[in-house]
Parts: sequence; C-alpha cells; structure tokens
Amino acid sequence: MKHQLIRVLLPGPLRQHFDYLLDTQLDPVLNGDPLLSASQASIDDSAATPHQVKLIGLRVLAPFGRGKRTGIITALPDSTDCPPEKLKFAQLIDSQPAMTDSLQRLCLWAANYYHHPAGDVLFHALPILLRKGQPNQLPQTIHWQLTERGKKVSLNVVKRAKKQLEVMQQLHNLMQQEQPDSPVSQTIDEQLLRPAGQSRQPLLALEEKGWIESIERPAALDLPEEAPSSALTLSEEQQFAVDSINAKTQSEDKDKGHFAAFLLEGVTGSGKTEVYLQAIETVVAQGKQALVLVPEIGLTPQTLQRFRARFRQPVVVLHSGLTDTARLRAWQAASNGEAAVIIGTRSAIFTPMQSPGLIIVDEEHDNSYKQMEGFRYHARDLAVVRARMEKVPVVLGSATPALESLHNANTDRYQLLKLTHRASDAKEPTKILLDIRSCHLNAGLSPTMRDKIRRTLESNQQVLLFLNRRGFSPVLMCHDCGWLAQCPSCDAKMALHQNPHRLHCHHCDNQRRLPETCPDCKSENMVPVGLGTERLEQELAQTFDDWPVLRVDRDSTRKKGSLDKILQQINAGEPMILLGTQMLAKGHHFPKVTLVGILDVDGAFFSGDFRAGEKLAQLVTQVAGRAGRGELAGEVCLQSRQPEHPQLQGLLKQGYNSWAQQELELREQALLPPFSHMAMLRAEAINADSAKKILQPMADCLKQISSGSLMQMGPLAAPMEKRANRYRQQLLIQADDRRSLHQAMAILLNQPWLQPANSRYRWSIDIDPQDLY
DNA sequence: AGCACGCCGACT
DNA sequence: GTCGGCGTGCTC
Ligand SMILES: [Zn+2]
Ligand SMILES: [Zn+2]
Repeated sequence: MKHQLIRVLLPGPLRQHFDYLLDTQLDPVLNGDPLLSASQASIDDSAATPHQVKLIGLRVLAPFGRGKRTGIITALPDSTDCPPEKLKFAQLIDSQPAMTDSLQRLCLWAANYYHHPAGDVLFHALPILLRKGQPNQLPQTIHWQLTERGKKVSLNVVKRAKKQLEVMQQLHNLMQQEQPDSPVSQTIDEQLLRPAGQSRQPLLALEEKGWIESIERPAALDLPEEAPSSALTLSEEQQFAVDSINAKTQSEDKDKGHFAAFLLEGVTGSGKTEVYLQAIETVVAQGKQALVLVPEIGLTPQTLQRFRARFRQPVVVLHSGLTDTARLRAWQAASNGEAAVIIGTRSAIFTPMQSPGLIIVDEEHDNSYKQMEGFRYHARDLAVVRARMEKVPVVLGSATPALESLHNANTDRYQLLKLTHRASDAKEPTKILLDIRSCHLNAGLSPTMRDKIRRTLESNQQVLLFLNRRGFSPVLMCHDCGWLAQCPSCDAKMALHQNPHRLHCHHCDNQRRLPETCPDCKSENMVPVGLGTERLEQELAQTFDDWPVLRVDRDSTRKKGSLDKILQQINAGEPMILLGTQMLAKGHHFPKVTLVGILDVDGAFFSGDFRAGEKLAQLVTQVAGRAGRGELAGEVCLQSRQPEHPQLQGLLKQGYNSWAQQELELREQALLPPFSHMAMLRAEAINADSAKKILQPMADCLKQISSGSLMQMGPLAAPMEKRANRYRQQLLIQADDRRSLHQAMAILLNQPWLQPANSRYRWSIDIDPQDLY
C-alpha cells in the first residue's frame, strides 16, 4: 500500500478530526518499509495491524488552510468522508510515537469527559517544543569515556596535573561502580567534567595521550553524587501503608501491577513522604517508574532534595519554571525510561512513561490540581483514571483530604490508609476561637491576640499570622461623602497599595494613581478602609517594634529568589512575626513558629460557595500542622464574629476528619457534590444581554433533552457580573448521576446551531467546577 | 485558532 | 472613489 489514510488531530478548538494521506514509500521518515515488518508489532497489541502499531501517536506536518500545522495520528481509517479533491498529503515528523497508546487513550478519555476538543487536549499533553513540531530527539552533548588504555593506566602517572587527575579519577570511579543492573553509564557529560566555563585543556591533553575519547550522547541528567540515603524506620501505621501499596506494585507476573486506589490520610508530620519514598523504592527496584504529582508551590528544594538523595536513578522534575528545552529533556527522560522518578505539577499527569509502576498525588485536596481555564481538567481525578488504564496503583495523600476523596474511601472505591501519629511525638497544637464581636480591634488584632503575640515573641519564638488580603487596604473611601474607589472595568472596589502608591484592581490588574481629592466632593479627606497585609505589616512593626516583621505575599515575593531569601530568614529561627496570605500555608514548615493567628475566618466561611467551609477547614488544619514541632507546643487562634458557629466548633473540637464526615452528611442532605455532579456553563460578552443570549438557548435545549433529570440554575449574572469590561453570565447544571449529565452536555455540544466561542462571545464549559463563579 | 472573503461606513 | 471595520465560513 503506497498511500496510507491517516486520521489526524490538530491543536486548537476544532472539535473535528482531519484525514490525510501518507506516502509510505516516499516519506523520508519511513525510508524503507518498517510499516510492513512484523517485528514492529508491539507485544501488547497483537490484534492491531503493523500499520496501526507503528503510525498511531506519530506527529505529522500537515497542510491546513493556508499553512502547515503539527498534528497527531490517532487512527488509520479505511475510508474517509472527505471529498478526494480536498485530501492532501501529510509528512511524518516522528519515527517513534510522541505519545504512547495509553497516554493517548487518557487524553481522549479526558477530552470526552471534560468536553474539550481532543486536538487541544492532545497537544496540551506535549511539551511546547514538540507542539511546535520540533524533532523529538535527545539533545546531544559531548561526553568523555576512558579508552582501553585509559582504563589500565595508573592514576599516579598523572598526579602532577591536578585537573587531569580529577577527570581520570571521576572516570575510574565510574568504572568501579559498574554493576550489571545499574543504569550508570560509563561516560560523563563534558558539562559535568568542566563546570561553568573552565578550560577544556585538561580534557584535550588526556585525549592526546590516548586515555580518554569523546563521543556524542544525550545530555546528562542530574545524577546524585552520593550514595543514596537509607530508608527511615517506619511506624506500624506507615509500615502497613507501605505494605498495602507494595502488595499492588509487586506481582508474580513481573510485568503487570494492579490498579488500586489508596487514600493516605496522614496528619501533618506523620511521615507521608517516607511512605511515598518506600513505596517508590519497591517500584524502582523492579525497573519501573513512579510519577509524583505535587501542588504548584509544593515543590520546595528540600522535598526535591529528599527524593534525589534517595535514589541512584535519575529523578526528574517538571514544573512551570523550566525552560522549553529543559522541560523537553525531562519529558524525554520519563518517556524513554531514563528517569525512575518523575515529580511534577498539574500538567505532569500527562507525562509519558516507558514502564509506569506507581502514581502518587501529594496534597490531593489542593486546588492547583484543577486547571481553571481552557482545558479545565482535574489532575487528581485524571491520575486515578490513568492508574486504572496503566494498571498501576495510585496513592492520594493528604492531611485534609477533599470531601470527594473521603467519600470515595467511605464507599470503598479507595482503600483508606491512616497515619494518625506525628512522627516526632510533638503535641497537637491547641486551637482557640477568639470572639471579636465585642472587643476593640487594633491592627485587626483583638487584645487577647496581641497579648499572645507579645508573649510568644518574648519567649524567643515566632508568630505566624494569616490574612488573605493583599495590599494596604481593600477600599479607599472619601470620609466626607462616602465615595469609594471603584474599578472602571469591574464590579469591584480597587485596593490601595503602598508600594508603589497606587490603586490596584485585583480582578483585572487595572492600576491608577490615587485621586488627591474626592472626585465627587473635592474633599481631601480620603481614608483607607479595611486591613490588608501591607497595612498590617506597618502596624505590627509599630506595635512590636523590638521584633522584625516579615511579609510574604504575591507582592513581596514578586522578584525571583525573594521567597527563598525570606524563607531563609525565617529558618534562621530568630523571634519574629511572619505575616502573609494563603501562600504561607502551603508546603513550608516553620519549626520555630508556636503561635498561628488566622485573622479573618468569617470572610472565608460565608462566601456563598458550598466548598468555602471545606477550604477553610483545610486551611485551619494545615496551618495548625505548621505550628510547633519538636518539644514546643503550638497554639492556633482563630478570630471570628461567629465563634459559636457549630461548624467551626466541631472542626476545632473533633478535628478535620470528623468535621468532614459531618459536612458530608450535610452535602448529602443538600444533594451537593460528591452526592451529585455539576457542570458550569459560563459566558461573557461586551454587555449583559449578549452574554445571557449565549446561554439561554443552551438552557432551553438542556431543559428539553434532560426531561427533568437535570437541575438548572440560571442563566444568572455571575457574582461579580462585570470583570475586565466584560459581562459574565453562568448556567449551573446539576445531576444525580454522572452519566445523564455527561450525555446531556454531549447532546448540547452537538447542536448544529451552537456557535463556537469567538473573541466577541466567549463561553466555556466546566465539568466538576471548583468554584461556582 | 488562524485566515480569507465580503459587505457597509467614513475618509483622503 | 478607496481604506478598514469585523461578521461568516472554512480548513482534510
Ligand atoms: Zn467625597
Ligand atoms: Zn478591575
């Protein structure tokens, strides 16, 4: 067969596929007939023809409209609907699939589940360089290895040339480490032998002597220099957890593990990471790979170091801070099996693995796993789907599991593994509610709180204060007439910032100078109203002027490296006040902090979203875990105007899990997730009416096709209707079971009258929305 | 998404 | 008379 028909998906919002022809004789990538060779048939797919095995997953360069695009082959159809005169030839880019079968299956599953165009999903899963059609080759660098003569030469001969000796020592060490099953190669990347611009001279001299030679090889991954650190002794609970996971990763028939989902619910400091590490060791020892997902900011150098220090095999990282080249390199290492452990944030769930063995999702409750625009997937949920497809176990770990996950554990879809003891025997911090209704607040602090802060500082310990409001004050008001600084583009007040001295809208990034006089009454009496982190910082510095105050929020950490610097200062351990937004609550441990204050509990609790309580409970529990480790007992104080609120009381008295179980009962009564399922349709346009006109026909259509099995709310104006000069409407769909919701949405999206989103009328679909606005 | 084509208002 | 606004439709 000379002209193979291929079905291709292209990036972009197009919901269709496109068929092309492939010239199997002339395509330069195929030079010869690998298509027909039986040896190309993969082991796991005996039913497929050799063609399918070989071509599916390869990228092509395809003529499209007036230009060319990168596409991915997803099928080899026998015939096509496309009229023959339109059918064009595409050219192969890859000789090896850029995407494994199972990964492509995951993408297509996700595209279907989230109702997002498949081509877009597929390309989302690829590193940017591959999206652009760059070759999927390992970047080659120069490596050095010993020649046969070089292996025999005594190091004494060269001991006078210090640099040369170092090189020879490194290469000889490598030779001695040689083990049959070890992945350690016998060559060293020149970049490692000659760090940061040192001379090549020693290398050339050794080459001249005939002791070493250079070869081109894929660039080195960072490998640990030291012997791996040893495993820690496990508690009984930890051991049980590790054994349970191992039971699924180890199996008689070597090749295949088993799917199983575990919820590892471990209080802060109970050693979840050690459980991960030991479970991974089992997997890596079988030559398989582990994928570890971490929250956006959870990838601290300490955590990474801990993983790197544990394994002889390469540990690669995939996060948003990498350059395109570095990201491709890590992705390739995962894909070709060089990397044994892959650690990454949300999008790393799409990393291909040569031989997957285990998937871990750390801090599985974290919101950063849900993408909030474009392709709105949830990486934790996809992790479970992927684990099932790859037939490997998945471990979801958290001190404060999402209610969805707890519900899955309650209903035996997940196996619950509990770690109830803090490893270091540290005492549970005490939690106190401070009633701020009847007392005078100064700098947002009740007298009791101020008192506690002072005492903590005086005993040389650190204080951590949470205030989830950036800037100096959330509002600027005219004292005389009540005028408020409003954002011209949003239905929101502009926040006052000190540095630079500006009004700033947090919703659209609008910035402007402060008016010197009130625009309405010309009064000069403009007053900041409310408390933000900048203002709190100032006032704390005055009140507690013997101690430093460190502010950690998006504004104070904007510059690269400044967060690290602040964290270093904190870890130096001097008594001080740390004050910050949510940023501080995640991932960091502050052993010297013994007092934690949460200043605006109520704001979070009554925000209208049904998940607000869950978010707050998680925050409180997470920060409580940060306070006091070792011998110092911690204390957590919550300021509230509703201290008698039963939810709040329950959380403090009984802890997260029993709070969560009660909350689950409430959700069940109210038929809220996880006892029902939601989809949110959002639309925005230049005026409120057009936005509504996008959603109204959708609402009508859904009403018709659902025959009462769906509940609809809307279309309604979003809680903040105008944002960045666009008016926003939303339509919330709720159903008892997933299937009818999914079907209804699929039918809706198939309606011919439905026009795709464009720059004028934007709309989007969000399955399992995280926020209801 | 891009990109062309095409049809109306307002400018040298 | 043209220039350019963006609505509409197509891309294998
Ligand atoms: Zn005024
Ligand atoms: Zn704004």
